[in-house]
Amino acid sequence: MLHTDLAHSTQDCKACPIRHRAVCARCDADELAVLEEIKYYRSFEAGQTVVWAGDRMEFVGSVVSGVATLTQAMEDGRTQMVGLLLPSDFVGRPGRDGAAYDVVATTGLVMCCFRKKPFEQLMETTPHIAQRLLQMTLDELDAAREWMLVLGRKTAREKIASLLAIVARRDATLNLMTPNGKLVFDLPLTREAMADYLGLTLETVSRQISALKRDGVIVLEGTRHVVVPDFSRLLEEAGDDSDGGILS
Amino acid sequence: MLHTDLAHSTQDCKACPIRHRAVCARCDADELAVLEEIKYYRSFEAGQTVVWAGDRMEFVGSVVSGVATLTQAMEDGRTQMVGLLLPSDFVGRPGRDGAAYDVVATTGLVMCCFRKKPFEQLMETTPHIAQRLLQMTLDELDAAREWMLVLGRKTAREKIASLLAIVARRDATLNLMTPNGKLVFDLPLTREAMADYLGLTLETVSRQISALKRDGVIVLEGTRHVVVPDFSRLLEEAGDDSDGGILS
DNA sequence: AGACCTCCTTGACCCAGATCAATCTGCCAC
DNA sequence: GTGGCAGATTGATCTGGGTCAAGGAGGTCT
Repeated sequence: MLHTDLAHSTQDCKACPIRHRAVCARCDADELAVLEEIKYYRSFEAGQTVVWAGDRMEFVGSVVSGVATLTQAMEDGRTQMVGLLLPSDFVGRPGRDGAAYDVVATTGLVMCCFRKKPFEQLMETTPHIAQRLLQMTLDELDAAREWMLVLGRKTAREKIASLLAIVARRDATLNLMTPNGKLVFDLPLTREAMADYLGLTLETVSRQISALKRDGVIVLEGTRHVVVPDFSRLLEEAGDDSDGGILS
Repeated sequence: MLHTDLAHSTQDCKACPIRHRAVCARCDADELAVLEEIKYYRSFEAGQTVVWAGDRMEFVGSVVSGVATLTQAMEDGRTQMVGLLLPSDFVGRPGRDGAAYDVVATTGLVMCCFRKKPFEQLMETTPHIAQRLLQMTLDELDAAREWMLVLGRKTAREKIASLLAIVARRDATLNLMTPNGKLVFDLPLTREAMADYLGLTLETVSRQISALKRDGVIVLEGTRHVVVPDFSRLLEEAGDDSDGGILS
């Protein structure tokens, strides 16, 4: 349910070194040539803002490596993260001019971008691209709604476990492992960023991580490196009834 | 930002009596003929379930009148509403087999449906339909993310005001009024349903509504009929920095 | 080395909203 | 009428997570 599995496909994409088939799995040679022509890469440092909410966005694209966040803020400073962009995730709003939310790199970040205008033209003449984008957007919508349950109804401990489970699963998928048994990964977010994602304060995040550590659900090395000895235990802690279709 | 304004267009749609142009504003005569052929109506009573999460969904369509909700539940009973479907809102996941969430009518409900298979076929041969659906899905995604801020960061009072503002605005738009100054509408949800939408308990909902009434933000007649003497005041209470592009 | 960051942890206390419980208000059926 | 019931309100109390505050751990400067 969470995130698009298709987008994590290991199938190589000729128009883009990132191993996903978000755009071009069904493209013919001509279409690929266009994509290749309008493609470019951008790198960002940790903390750098990719685009500000409301700014004109000149591209659509995917995360090749690193992590970015989608964030919105109230004018009194309260902040809510509304999306977490991991490698292979798509960024952009075909047919829309402005960015809806701030996009910020939380680690070093490389993006594979397509210039927006010609991409949209390609989309208009290439039905399967619009269809693929629709599927991807439906996946994002599912993820957003899944997260609404986390925000609205889960306890702090369950929220933390849910976030860890998402990152762990995505990380495992990226490295072509099935996420059962032991998992090891690095948290790409500060405690404060996690708090903004989960609708908590950073102190509560810290306390609940300590609690999960104390209870043996996770092992921490340093502050970011996480070992999950038993993934299904983590899912239980997250209150997930489903396994997201990965375990079974 | 919230909800698709295009979908509330007053332009009549020949394939469907509901005044939206979700599907067919750019359709030619042949396409309209197909749509007309695969179209049918369904009515539901308050409380009736339209589809269960996971069930095969045989149609896509729009709400003609009445209100429905999208709901997901944890197995311990905690429930989160992830979408509120008002007249002209679109339901369905083109290209997906199952429903992702329970769809429940909270009032009497009439839906305009298109049989899913032929609709998808039409979509595959008609680029502008896929593009239109993409735009609608992007709107839903924006609404979901907006709601994440409500769930994650707003106080109970702000949450209630946010919900009232959404319903008031949609209701006004439906009746072709601009939502400034005085607004009158009926709440289509029980206190419990509101609580499930807002991540609160029904008692808190009731208390906060009483508080907004006491403070003159709203006037209640009975338990469902709401008068908003000053819409901008309501938006302030909701903590909205923006007016959703409606006031200005 | 020390000074100075940013990020994280932990403790003490507090409060918004949950929980538990009683009552009220229609409204329908008989 | 009266009983029953679903929805709503209101009160009393409790508690999970927020707030405020004090260090700690690591890093990068000079």
